[in-house]
Amino acid sequence: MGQHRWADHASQVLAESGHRSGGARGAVVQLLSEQRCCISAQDIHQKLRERERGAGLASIYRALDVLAQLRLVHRVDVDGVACYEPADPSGDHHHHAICGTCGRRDAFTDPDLERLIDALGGRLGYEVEAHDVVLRGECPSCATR
Amino acid sequence: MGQHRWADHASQVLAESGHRSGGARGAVVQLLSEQRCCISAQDIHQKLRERERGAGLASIYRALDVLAQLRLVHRVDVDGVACYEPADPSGDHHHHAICGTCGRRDAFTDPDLERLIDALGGRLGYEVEAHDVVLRGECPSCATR
DNA sequence: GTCAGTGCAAAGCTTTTGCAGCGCG
DNA sequence: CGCGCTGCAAAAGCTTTGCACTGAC
Repeated sequence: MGQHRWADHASQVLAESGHRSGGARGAVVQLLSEQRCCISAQDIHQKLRERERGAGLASIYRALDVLAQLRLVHRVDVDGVACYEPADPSGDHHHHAICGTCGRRDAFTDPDLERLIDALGGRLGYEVEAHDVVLRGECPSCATR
Repeated sequence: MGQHRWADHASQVLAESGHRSGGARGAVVQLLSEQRCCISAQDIHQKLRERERGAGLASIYRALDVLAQLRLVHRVDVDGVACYEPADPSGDHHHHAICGTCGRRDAFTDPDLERLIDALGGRLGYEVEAHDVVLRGECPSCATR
C-alpha cells in the first residue's frame, strides 16, 4: 500500500472515532507512514527530534496506543522492545527477518505461510486473531562477510 | 523429550563447559524441566519461593542467560517480557498459541511449517539460526464462552 | 468555553550490574 | 583455597501515569 494512502486512512479513522487532529499524534502518523519496516517508540522520538517537530515520549506512547487499539498499527516485540508499523487496512500483512549481527530488519510475505497458519489455528481450536513470524539469523550482507 | 532427560542433559552440558553444579542454577534447571510451556523469570522466582528453595532474582536471570548461551533454553518474548523454556537437544522445537483473554499458552508443532520457514530463509538470503511463530487469539475454552 | 491532546516529571516494571561473602571442586 | 556462584541492593532501560496547560473544535 502507498504511504500516503495509509496516512490518509489513519487520519480519517482517527477523525471518525472522535479524535482531534494535528499535534504530536499527527507527526507520529506521518513518520510511521514513511517507514519501510517496524520502528520503536524511542526511534520515533529521536527521529522526530531530528526534524523540526519534536514530541514528548509520553505522547508518542499514547499515540501508538490509540493507533494500536484502532488497529491502524501492528505492535511487534523485538528483543524486549515494542516496535510498531502501519497496518494495511485490507488485511494484508508481512513478517520479519532480523539480523542478529547488524540489527537490520527485513519484511517478507508468503501466501503459503498464511494459509498454513490459518489451518493451524483451526487444528488447535483457537480463534486466531493475529500471528507473528520472526526469523533470526544473519542477513545476506553479514553472512558473507 | 522427557523432563528428566532434559534436566540431566542440561546438567551435563553445564559441567562440560566448566560450570559448577548445585545452588540457584540447579533449582532453575529443575523447575524449567517440569514446565509444560515457557515461563518468565518473575514466575520462576515466585515458584521457587513457594518451594523450600528460593533464589535471588538476579541469580535466576544469570542462570537463564548462561542456559540460553549454551542453547539449553529458548527465549521467547511474550508481550514485552522474556519467557524461557527447555530446548530439545535433538533440534526439535515447537511454537506457541497465546490466549489474549485468559493468558493460557499452548505449544504446537508442524513439520510443514518448519519446511516452509526453512525455504523462506533461503529465499531471503538469510542464514537463519532461529525462528519463532506466535498465534494470538482466543483459546478453545474462552472462544466458546 | 470544553475537553482531548500534550509535555514534563515521577513512578513502575523488567532486566542488568556491582560487590562482598559463601562454598564447590 | 581459588574462583565461580549467589544474594542483596542499586542502577539502567522501556513504558506508563499524574498533573497542569495548551489548543482544536
